[in-house]
Amino acid sequence: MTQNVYKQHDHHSCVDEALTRARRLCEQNGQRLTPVRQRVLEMVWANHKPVGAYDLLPKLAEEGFNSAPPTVYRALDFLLDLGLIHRISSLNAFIGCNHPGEDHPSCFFVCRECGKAQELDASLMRSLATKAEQDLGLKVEQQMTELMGLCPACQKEAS
Amino acid sequence: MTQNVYKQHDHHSCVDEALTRARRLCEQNGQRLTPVRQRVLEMVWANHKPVGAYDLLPKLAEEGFNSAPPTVYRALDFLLDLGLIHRISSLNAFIGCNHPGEDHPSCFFVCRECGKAQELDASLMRSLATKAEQDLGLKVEQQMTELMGLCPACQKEAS
DNA sequence: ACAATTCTGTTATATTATAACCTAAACTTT
DNA sequence: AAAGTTTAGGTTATAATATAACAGAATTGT
Ligand SMILES: [Zn+2]
Ligand SMILES: [Zn+2]
Ligand SMILES: [Zn+2]
Ligand SMILES: [Zn+2]
Repeated sequence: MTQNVYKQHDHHSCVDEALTRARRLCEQNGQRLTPVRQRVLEMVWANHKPVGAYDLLPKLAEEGFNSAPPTVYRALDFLLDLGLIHRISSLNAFIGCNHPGEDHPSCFFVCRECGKAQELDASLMRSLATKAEQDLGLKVEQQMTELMGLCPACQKEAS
Repeated sequence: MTQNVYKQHDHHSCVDEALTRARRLCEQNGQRLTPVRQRVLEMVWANHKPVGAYDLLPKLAEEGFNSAPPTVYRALDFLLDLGLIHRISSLNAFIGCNHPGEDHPSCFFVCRECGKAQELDASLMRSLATKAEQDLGLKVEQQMTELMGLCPACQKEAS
């Protein structure tokens, strides 16, 4: 389920499952997965690498969609609101969520060499938030964590 | 030492201590805390609110410094490299570090109402990194966490 | 069919960040 | 001190990311 993107895997089923979850989530929330939204989601899921908004524009253009920034930002905002994707702030980029529907912090490792991003278990993040709330009286509403470094394959290549 | 920015405190000494630490750190590293760098650091420390690069430009101009983006970005990059400030990616903004010199992840809570940011203890972040390294074979080189919500004072005002 | 809502098209612009090249200042070596 | 080397700052232009505003089309509910 929580798979390792740095290992070989049946990526076709990654995308399939992401789409299935997306359709279900839209249905549950009375939202519409319109063509441009679905296509953007598929593009985000292309290869486990966070993708920038402006990378998507020409791809959408190729397929005959309107190609102006608002189009892609609207689709991305829609997917973000529904929790289908996360935003990697340090890269100004977007990546598919592994378990949409379950409310959770954004928590990713990104390999600086190959660019692939792995969503991590967020339970320690929750502990951090709880601790901050208890120690300092804060009310935490959102949180995100981004780790950077080398994935196993890129460590080997570096040596 | 690790103080609470949401409580009343002698902020003048916050700034003083930040400058003292900065001078010492520069000395240790053979770097120069030039006028523009020092002034940018002071401005970042003005009020515990993350500040954008373009907020600094007019302030520098007022004081007769050159006022073009590269000037402020160079100063910010210098301060980042030396660990004197952190970058809050989700805000495209910069904030003073509470314990420069000690290598540590960037870990902040930001109040969405008053805008003040509190640096948090990063030990749980380190645990998260260690766990990712053990479980997935990753090599973590950098990490950052950003929490958003309401500080104690802004919670009261909301009710 | 009608009204209300949601989604998309389009143009323009705002915001954030960097490239490139040149000059000035500060340290190094002689 | 003079010359060479490195580091920092000035300047102009432009790249990259994101949003505002408004009009028109499609969808939904009645
Ligand atoms: Zn996959
Ligand atoms: Zn997720
Ligand atoms: Zn203070
Ligand atoms: Zn710090």
